[in-house]
Parts: sequence; structure tokens; C-alpha cells
Amino acid sequence: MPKQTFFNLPEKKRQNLINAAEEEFARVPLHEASIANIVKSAGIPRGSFYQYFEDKEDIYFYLLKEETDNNRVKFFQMLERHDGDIINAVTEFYYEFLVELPDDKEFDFLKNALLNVTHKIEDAFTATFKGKRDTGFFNEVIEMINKDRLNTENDTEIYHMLQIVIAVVFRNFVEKFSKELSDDEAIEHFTIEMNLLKNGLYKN
Amino acid sequence: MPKQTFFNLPEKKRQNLINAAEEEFARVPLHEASIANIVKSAGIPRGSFYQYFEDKEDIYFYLLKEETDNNRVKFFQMLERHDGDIINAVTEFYYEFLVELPDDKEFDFLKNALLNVTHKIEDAFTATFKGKRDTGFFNEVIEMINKDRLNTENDTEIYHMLQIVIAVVFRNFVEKFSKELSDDEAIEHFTIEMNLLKNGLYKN
DNA sequence: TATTTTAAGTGACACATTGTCATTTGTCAA
DNA sequence: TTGACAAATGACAATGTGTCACTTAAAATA
Repeated sequence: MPKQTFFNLPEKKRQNLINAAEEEFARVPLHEASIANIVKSAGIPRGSFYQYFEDKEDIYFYLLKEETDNNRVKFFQMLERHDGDIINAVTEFYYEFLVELPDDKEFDFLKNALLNVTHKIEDAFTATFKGKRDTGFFNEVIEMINKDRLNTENDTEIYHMLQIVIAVVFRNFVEKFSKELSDDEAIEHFTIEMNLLKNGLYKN
Repeated sequence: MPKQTFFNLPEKKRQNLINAAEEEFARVPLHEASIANIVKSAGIPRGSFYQYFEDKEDIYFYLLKEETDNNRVKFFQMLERHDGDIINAVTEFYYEFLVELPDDKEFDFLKNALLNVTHKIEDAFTATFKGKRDTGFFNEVIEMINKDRLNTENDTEIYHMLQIVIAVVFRNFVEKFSKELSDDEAIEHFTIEMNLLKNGLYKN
């Protein structure tokens, strides 16, 4: 977490620093980004940076969390709107994400994150589908899911269903960016895979 | 790829360098690893390293490929043995991987790779399930799959089935390492998820 | 064998980056 | 006005990277 000094900063200076950082993380992935560039572009002395953040990762995950927190709210709204149908909810989520693709800087930031995912970065992303960060992950979403349509009512199995869905959704995001799929292609792939998940890979 | 000079090296010297590198990559993930440490531990001058490799990534992906190439051969044998049943094949693959867990150095190397996966690293891992690197990925494995048991005979859909299976298998590997699951827990989770994939998440 | 040519080995160097810390600056309450 | 505390600052030590001019070794040729 950023230090208190960062939050004490005047709005303008804080935003300026954030912009500089976002620019750097849009340019290159986390481990290639340099604090030197950030402070240079923000026009602040190097020492100041360390007044606000522990290190590079500190500001990175702060920004990434900002980015993904909005998405979590959206996802839960969709889950509600779709009456607890998890696959319809993630599908609309995916559609909307593609349609409302953020501006270039945000886009490149996400792309760099997705193509250079560490376990920690993946956690930040997938938290979108896992409920409030402080409550037990998943419980919240498991409660919202409509179990009538599912193949099981067992919570453990539902937990694993979620894990599967999240893994496949995540893979689709990564593929969209890495293979630079068009929106139509991306949606086509996504739809096929969601249907396969619903109906199963094997005959019954 | 390593340069020719590397392959011209006398066996002993080459193995010595490989050992030093593996040690470093077992200690820390790729982006924290340092060539300085490798050459120091191998007892060779810095300049020599660049005689053999382009850079850090060059030797890293060479080692990772070595590691995963064996696995690919194993997987294809299993697919044959299980008569083209993809889920049975990956399940045995997973079991055997856990049972034959490699020595500490290899273990830590894999762990660091899995918890700090870039798209390039994931590609190296998932290539295990995709056939010979030079032929069209997937074609080889799609041919070997027994389609009688599957829900579709359409190649496109089978391609996506594979993508799904790989994503879920991969997730299970990462989870095993990140949550430090016992073998029994890992196998239990894996089995549940494979059954869900087979039968589908929704009622039909 | 002597000489030339080619490949490999070497380590000092220029440059970049990180995180720290002693010092300075600014602000606010007494 | 002054003292005290938070914040700002930039020079510095430490560490790392990739290169290059030079040395050494080996192989080819005369």
C-alpha cells in the first residue's frame, strides 16, 4: 500500500504522479518499468517517490487494484441482473469489456499485465469474480449463484466450477491480447468455450 | 537459442554452467535472477557467458524447454495408452507428475516459473499438450483424440475443448505450488474439476 | 615445422538502475 | 518568533547489464 504521505498529497500532484506511472506501465511490463522514468516524467525528485511508495511494485499493484475494483462491482451487478446465472453473467461481462475498451494507455497497461502475469497479478485480476476482498473470497458469489441450473448443489463443487470458469475467462482475456483477436473472433471463441463448459466435454 | 559456441563446449564445462544457472533460477524467478550470480557460481568470466547466450532469457528458456520436452513425450504416450481419452490422459499425467516430483532444485525452478508465468513461459509449459513444436500445434493431438466419447466431432470445438482442459490443468499446477497443497488435496481438486469438465456445469 | 587464419576467452568499462540517508525546506502550533 | 515535526531532496554506494579491444588457443595452410 502507498504510504500516508501519498494520500496527503495535493490532488493535482498525486494525479500527475499516477499519470506518469501509468504511462510507464503501459510502455513496458512491471519488471522492465523503471522508477527513474516515472520520476523523470512526473518531474519529481527520486527521493520523493520513496516517500510515497515502498517500491515499484507498491505503486503498480495500487494502480492495478484501482483498475480491477471497478470491474468487480460491475460483475456483481451483472450476476444480479442475470438472476444468478454465472455463465450469462461472465459472458455479458466479457462482451461489455470488449465493447468499452479503455483508452490506449489503459489498454496497454492491461495488456502488459495480462501477458506478464505473475501469480500475484493473476490474483488481482481474478479477484473481480470473487467477492469483497475482506470477506472470505467466493462465499459472497457462491451465495448469489442460482443453483437450480447447476449440475450440483454441493458447495465444494460449486467452488470448483467457479475456479474453472474463472480460469477459462482469464485465458480468453490473455488470448484476446496475445493473439490480437478481433472483437468478433474473441466473442466467438468465448461463446464456444462457455457452451462447452455448460454442456460438458463428454457425452453422458 | 544458445549460440553454437555453447554446444561446442566440453561436456563438463557445459554441464557446470547449466548447473549454476539452474541453481540461480531455483533461487529466484527469472526477472530477479542475475547473470552475475550465474557466472560467479560457475566460475567463468562474464564475457564468456555472452559468448554462449544472448542474454538471461536465452539460457532460461533453453532450460525450461529441456524440462518440458520430456513431459511432452510422456503425455503423448499416455494419450496413446488411454486410447485417445484426453481427460484420462491428463489425469494420469498429473498423478505421475506429483508422484515423481523432481529433486529440490528442479522443484524450485518449476515453482518459480509457475508462480511468475509470463505468456511466454505459459506457452512453454502448455506446449506439453500441443504436439511437436514444428508441426501445427494441436493437429497432432487432435488426431490422437478418441472422438466417440466427446460431445462433438467438430474440430474447432475440439480445439476449444483442448484449450479448456489445458487451462484447467495449468491452473491446478499453479494452485498446487502457490497454496502448497498436499498431493492428496491436489489430486482431489484435480479430479473434481475434471469430472465437472466431462459432465458440464449445467443440467441438460 | 612455421605461419596464417579463425574461433574462443577475458575482464575492465560505460552506462543504467535501485534504495538510502544526511540535510534542507516548509508548515503549524505554542 | 521559535521550535518541532513532516515532507522534500539529490548525492551516493551498491549492484547489475552488455560491449569491446585485446589475449590466447586451435586449426588450416604453406
